[in-house]
Amino acid sequence: MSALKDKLLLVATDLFQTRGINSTGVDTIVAVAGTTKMTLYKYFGSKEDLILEVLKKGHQDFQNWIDEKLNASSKKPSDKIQQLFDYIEEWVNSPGFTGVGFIKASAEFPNEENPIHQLSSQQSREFRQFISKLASDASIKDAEGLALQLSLLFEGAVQAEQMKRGSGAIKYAKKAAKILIDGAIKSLS
Amino acid sequence: MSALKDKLLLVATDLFQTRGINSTGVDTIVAVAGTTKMTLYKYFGSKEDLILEVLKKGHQDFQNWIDEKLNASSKKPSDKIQQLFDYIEEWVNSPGFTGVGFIKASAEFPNEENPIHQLSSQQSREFRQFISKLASDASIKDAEGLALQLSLLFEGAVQAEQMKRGSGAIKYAKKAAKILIDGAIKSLS
DNA sequence: ACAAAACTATACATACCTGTATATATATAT
DNA sequence: ATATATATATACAGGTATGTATAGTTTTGT
Repeated sequence: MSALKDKLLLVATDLFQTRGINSTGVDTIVAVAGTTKMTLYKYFGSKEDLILEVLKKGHQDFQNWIDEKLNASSKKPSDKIQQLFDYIEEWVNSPGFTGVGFIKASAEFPNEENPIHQLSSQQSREFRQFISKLASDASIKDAEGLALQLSLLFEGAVQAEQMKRGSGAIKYAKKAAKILIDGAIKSLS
Repeated sequence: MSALKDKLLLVATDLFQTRGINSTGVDTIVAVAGTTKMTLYKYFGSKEDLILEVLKKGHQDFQNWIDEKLNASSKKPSDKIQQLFDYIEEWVNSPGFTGVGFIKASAEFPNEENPIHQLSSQQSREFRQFISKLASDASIKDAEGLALQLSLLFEGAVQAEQMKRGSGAIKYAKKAAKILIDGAIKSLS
């Protein structure tokens, strides 16, 4: 990966989150990245391509990070889902946290035929399935239902935390998640 | 209220939700509303004013609706908070449902100094305080904490339901809310 | 050293946006 | 009926957006 392409992705990720995707022009992106439009359009065929790559990279980075954390700490499936929100909290409070791309992108591109909307929607679904698998491995009965509930808490909390850092949203989302997970585990006996 | 102003607010509300705020030009709005820009700018000084009025009206309409529902049905405070998500479900599934303005607006206008962001943020806070009062009236100890959790579920579910109607998000949010409320009521004894 | 690739600088075509100016038509009220 | 308010039609100014064309400069590999 070229250093400039990397820089453009980084800058775009940040600007999209802090100023909005539609409100951020390519001129601003290249200016902040310290390069020119010619270079941007060499690496990314269009602004839409750039947005799609930003989303893909953000999602992959998060999934890799959380996978590693979960695999490193515990082996017991029932522990993993319990620890999920601990790691999410750690991730949200980490200095490099810029938000969750697909949440904002799906709001800015509501048209279902738009490729950006489709990718956002897919990433949201993938994350839900990831939680569902954790729940399923932990022998929870209605794994998909719990996954949906936890993803609502996750998306809501991240959005709240984006809107106002230190709002306490993550802390309370974590508490709520624990209650819901405990209830789901209990009900399987 | 003039019939045309009303129509413009209605059309703008719909278009903002289905196509996004930034992606909807005033030309489109007046074309769908069957009028001209001159009329729009007579009633609303600017597009920003129009957006602010759309947000205000949407919030008021929802608050009035939910207030009426809660006051009509039950008098017992502990029942009210239990029924909140029943009414939210009814509201989301009603034919006139277009989504929640402040959720999308805060995503499209992330800059904290922007008046649209400020109003969205305020409305989100007001709704949380509304839930907090319900919880407080029901003698729940950590009313604000529960309100935050329920608002996360609410915002997450509405967004999911907007993205894909009939996703079941509201149904599972309702279940989760019940568990959290029951837990909060129980813990006060 | 020299050729190829990568990058910069700048200007511009095209399209769209908000907001306004100007002139005309249509109701409404007294 | 006639003045007044209301709405329409249309053109346009000024700004900004994406994307490209053209030419020049710097870096890199051999």
